Amino acid sequence: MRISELSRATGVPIPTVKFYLREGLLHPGQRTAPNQASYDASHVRRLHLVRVLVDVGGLSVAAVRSVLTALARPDLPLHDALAAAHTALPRDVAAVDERRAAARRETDAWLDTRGWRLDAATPARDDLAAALAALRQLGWEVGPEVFERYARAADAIAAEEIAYVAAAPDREAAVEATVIGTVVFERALVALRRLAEEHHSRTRFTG
Amino acid sequence: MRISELSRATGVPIPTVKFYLREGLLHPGQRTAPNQASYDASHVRRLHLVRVLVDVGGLSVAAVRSVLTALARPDLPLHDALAAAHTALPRDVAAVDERRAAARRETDAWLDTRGWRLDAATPARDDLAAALAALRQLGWEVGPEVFERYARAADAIAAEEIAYVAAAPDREAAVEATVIGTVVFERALVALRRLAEEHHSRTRFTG
DNA sequence: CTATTGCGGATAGTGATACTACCCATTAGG
DNA sequence: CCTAATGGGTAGTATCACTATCCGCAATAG
Repeated sequence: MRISELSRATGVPIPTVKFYLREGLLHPGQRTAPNQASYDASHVRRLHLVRVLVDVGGLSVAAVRSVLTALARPDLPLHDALAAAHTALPRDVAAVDERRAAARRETDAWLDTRGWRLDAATPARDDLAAALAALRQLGWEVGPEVFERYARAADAIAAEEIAYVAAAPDREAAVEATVIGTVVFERALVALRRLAEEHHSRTRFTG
Repeated sequence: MRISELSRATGVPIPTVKFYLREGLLHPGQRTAPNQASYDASHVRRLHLVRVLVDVGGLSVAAVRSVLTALARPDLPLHDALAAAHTALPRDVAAVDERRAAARRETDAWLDTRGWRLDAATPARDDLAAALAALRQLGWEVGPEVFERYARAADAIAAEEIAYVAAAPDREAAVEATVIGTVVFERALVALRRLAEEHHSRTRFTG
């Protein structure tokens, strides 16, 4: 398969395929001559994965590279592969000021009470603290307990997700399911929450 | 309050405040002279809101403007204000191809069976269809039912959110709670899901 | 065998976005 | 009065994800 066929098979323009090759998001093809190479199904699959991460997950090229790097380490235990995928995902966290630091201490303490076994440096902790700090900035005098309902829902979802991953036929499938699950189902969850909000809003506020 | 005080009170640099004024994200101050204006608490609050939407919610300046425009319509019924806020939120949906159109038909049909009362044109429908299309692109031969668990969690969360909004003291507080809730709690929910995944992953996969 | 098309590799350019810098005449404050 | 700050405008910057162009060579159609 030459580059034009790869492009046609995936819908990705040739210049973009070249760009991904340069950026290391796509492994080089099998060289057949100094200026010829042939691509196969693995390249098609990889391109699809890259586009899903970029288009659906909203990941930057750098973030995609990090995720792919994590995927490519067959030595990594499953749990660490998931952690690597999470760390590679974007988390545009602003500077840590006093307000944010206080929020972080409180959310950490609250997370402890929930009984979750978490790494002390997990990036999602910052995101949660940022959410609390934002609420306070806007005048909501709340504590981390406002997240209780969300935490219970997240716990139920995550339990099933991990059970699903654990049932994967092999390690590679499990790791890939982890990455795809994190990115794609996150998007789906967000969409479903908005749809559910619309439903309840209509039910409650309209005649 | 002059611009330098406004800047100090919010942590937003003066050039950025000027930029937001130009872009219409911040209403002009009370003019006291041809080249002087005074700002008040409403400007502080608005700046905080803009920064939260941008930093925590990841909204573009254009999206923030849309949201603020929706907020500024006191005539709008509560339900429509929520719809306006949802519509204003970003939803980088790629081009609709045949695969995506099929996914959209299936997710729509599935949503019907759930009993949710939804507008036919709600943008979140596209996001959900995009998630399903992405899964299929990656070889997951699944239907919309994979989202069932997420839909139940979303439904429970949304029911409480709408109840909370309905308890707001006045309409303006309700609309603002809607926007903040959608943006900030979405972020929190995503963070909590990742934390819960980490917990269950550690519990299941490590010694 | 030759002409056209396609290839890979490299360099440079594009368009969108979100600021950031500078300049100016004017005004506030000590 | 003099210095610093102000509002307003124009222009510049940094980043990002491509996209365009060029080159010499390879493949292939006639």
